[in-house]
Amino acid sequence: MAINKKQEFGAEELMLADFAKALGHPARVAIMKVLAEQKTCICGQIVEVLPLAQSTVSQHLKELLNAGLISGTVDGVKSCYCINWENFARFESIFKTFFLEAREQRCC
Amino acid sequence: MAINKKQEFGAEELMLADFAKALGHPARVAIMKVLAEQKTCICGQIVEVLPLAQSTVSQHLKELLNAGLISGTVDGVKSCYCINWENFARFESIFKTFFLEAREQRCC
DNA sequence: ATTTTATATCGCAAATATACGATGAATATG
DNA sequence: CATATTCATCGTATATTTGCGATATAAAAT
Repeated sequence: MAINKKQEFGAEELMLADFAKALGHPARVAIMKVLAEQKTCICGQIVEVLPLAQSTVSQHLKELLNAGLISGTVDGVKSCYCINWENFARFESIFKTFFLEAREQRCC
Repeated sequence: MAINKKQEFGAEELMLADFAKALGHPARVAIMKVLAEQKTCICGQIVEVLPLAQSTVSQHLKELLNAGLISGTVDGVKSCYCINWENFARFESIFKTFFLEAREQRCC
């Protein structure tokens, strides 16, 4: 884009958009799904269930991390990612208060 | 991307990702907000409240339309956009069944 | 019939995202 | 110590998104 206008929007718009954007790729949705289903924190075996190279999965994990959707710790040779349910719930709450006000109105 | 691997993911992953991606820009979140707050179907006055050119807003509207988040009718010189609450609810439901299964588990 | 108004689309430039292989860093294992 | 394992990061190619001005379209107003 010639000029990036993203900073001219409100903080809530930006937060919601960042959250949504982080989930805006099937690989990242799939990663979240794997993390949600896993009882223990599986580490990098995510790579094995995705049709992507290890470096690509690592990039997607970084994006989810930046967006606050997951948290991770690097324990030496193995790293450990989990869904950050606190942030997840925060985003859900913003989402709801943002949209679920006038839901029944409809004209076309 | 050298090779687009998006089609190697499941249908649910793709649906959720498309929905999230459509909301993954503050301009589109702002448009949805305006539409949600409006009692009657305001038409293109969205342009006036956004810090973007008319053609850019038109493009964002098209993307929301393609994603099924809004519906629109062109009545001659004015067009009319509304949130498609049916699809909105469908996406919310998929979202919930996708993630809210194992929410209490946490290891890092 | 011409002009105005509202919106969509085209074409372009710049920015971002996606994907991979290669490489690096750090621990574990022989 | 040498090697293997696990993961992150870099560099790079390509694809997609973003944004605008210009232009098209189509009804409404003059």
